Amino acid sequence: MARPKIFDPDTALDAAISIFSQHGFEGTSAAALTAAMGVGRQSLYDTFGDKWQLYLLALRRYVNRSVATQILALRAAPKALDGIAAHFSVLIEDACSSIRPACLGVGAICEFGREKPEVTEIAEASNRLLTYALKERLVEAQAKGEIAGDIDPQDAAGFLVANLVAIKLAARAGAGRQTLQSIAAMALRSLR
Amino acid sequence: MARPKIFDPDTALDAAISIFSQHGFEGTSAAALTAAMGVGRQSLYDTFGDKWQLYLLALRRYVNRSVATQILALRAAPKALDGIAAHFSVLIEDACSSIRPACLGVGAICEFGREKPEVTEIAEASNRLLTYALKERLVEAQAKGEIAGDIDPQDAAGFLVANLVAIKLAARAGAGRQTLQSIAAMALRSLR
DNA sequence: GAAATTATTGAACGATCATTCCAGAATAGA
DNA sequence: TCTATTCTGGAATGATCGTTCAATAATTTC
Repeated sequence: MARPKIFDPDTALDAAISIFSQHGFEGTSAAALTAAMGVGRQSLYDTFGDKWQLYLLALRRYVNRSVATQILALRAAPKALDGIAAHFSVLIEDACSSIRPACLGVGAICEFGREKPEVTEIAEASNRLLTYALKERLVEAQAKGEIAGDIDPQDAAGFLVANLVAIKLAARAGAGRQTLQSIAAMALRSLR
Repeated sequence: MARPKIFDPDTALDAAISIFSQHGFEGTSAAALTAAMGVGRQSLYDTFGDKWQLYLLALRRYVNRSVATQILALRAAPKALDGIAAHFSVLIEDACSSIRPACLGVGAICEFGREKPEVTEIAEASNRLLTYALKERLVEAQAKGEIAGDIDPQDAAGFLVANLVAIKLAARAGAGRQTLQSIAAMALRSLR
């Protein structure tokens, strides 16, 4: 009946994620979006709504995928402590392999703080998921004596998430793989 | 001979620091600047040059003061480890006491990454200063047996700076004093 | 009071912003 | 071929952007 959509919305969204993380919401123009996404101006508005809706779509997609990848790595290893270490490794590898390492989640928090309810909600949801998954493995590790007994798993999980964010920001600032790895190593050290 | 300047450039700069940290460079309009700084449009341009120069001035001022305050706290305590702990306390207290906790330094890195040489330079200089000051006290602490002997002071200093940044970002995301303190406590724990 | 400097502000600049309207080209099923 | 849908891009929208010009008011020193 009709001409089918020619571009893949998911691929286009990935491109949107890329520019938004590099230049933020305010720093990304609609023209830059259409250019990077390879989508006509009108198609963009027809498909994704306005710029803010597109931003939220990109943010949700990025955060979901990011959290999913990290939780997968976290749960893959048989030993809990190995899973936590892998969690960091995946993150570091990702930050170093991509040309321009920038996290859209961190960028959103930095740019908007808590002024945009939608952003706050997305950030808190992913933070909750990640923290809980970490806590699970920390409890497990503690039960098996892999980490110190006087640690509060909840606190430790929050600490680890904070260090994940710190690593992302250090990468954005230009730190090399070695620096990032030493941060992760020190963070893990505090669990002993 | 002439009418003297009526507003204090430093006070005005502090106001600029406040809005720039809340909304970033791109998110802050010239109108918002004049309103918050209490300075006429033309006076602003006459005194500070254009928006970008004003941003750099604000960034330098913020970073210098911030680093100075923190190094002061770091060196005040007789015992090195206490100094490091105080370093974190000062930061946390500052982040919690201000209504809108936002760090212009972190914001600059988030917004621009390494695209703007001036920003990169400012960030790296302050990072160097802070890291070195921390390393000094870590070496001292190690010599006196306050921290573990198998720690590399350079790595540990980088780790601590990363956690300072992490705390600032957690505060921006809405974390309370207790959460921030537990992050700091865990970071210090890794030195044992 | 005169001269000099600064503050303030309205007006305007061209540029760019996000967004919409619209018309034509392309591509599918009927 | 006809029709329906989508893609594409030029044109235009009104708004806002950063910035400058220019004129007036204010305040100082001489």
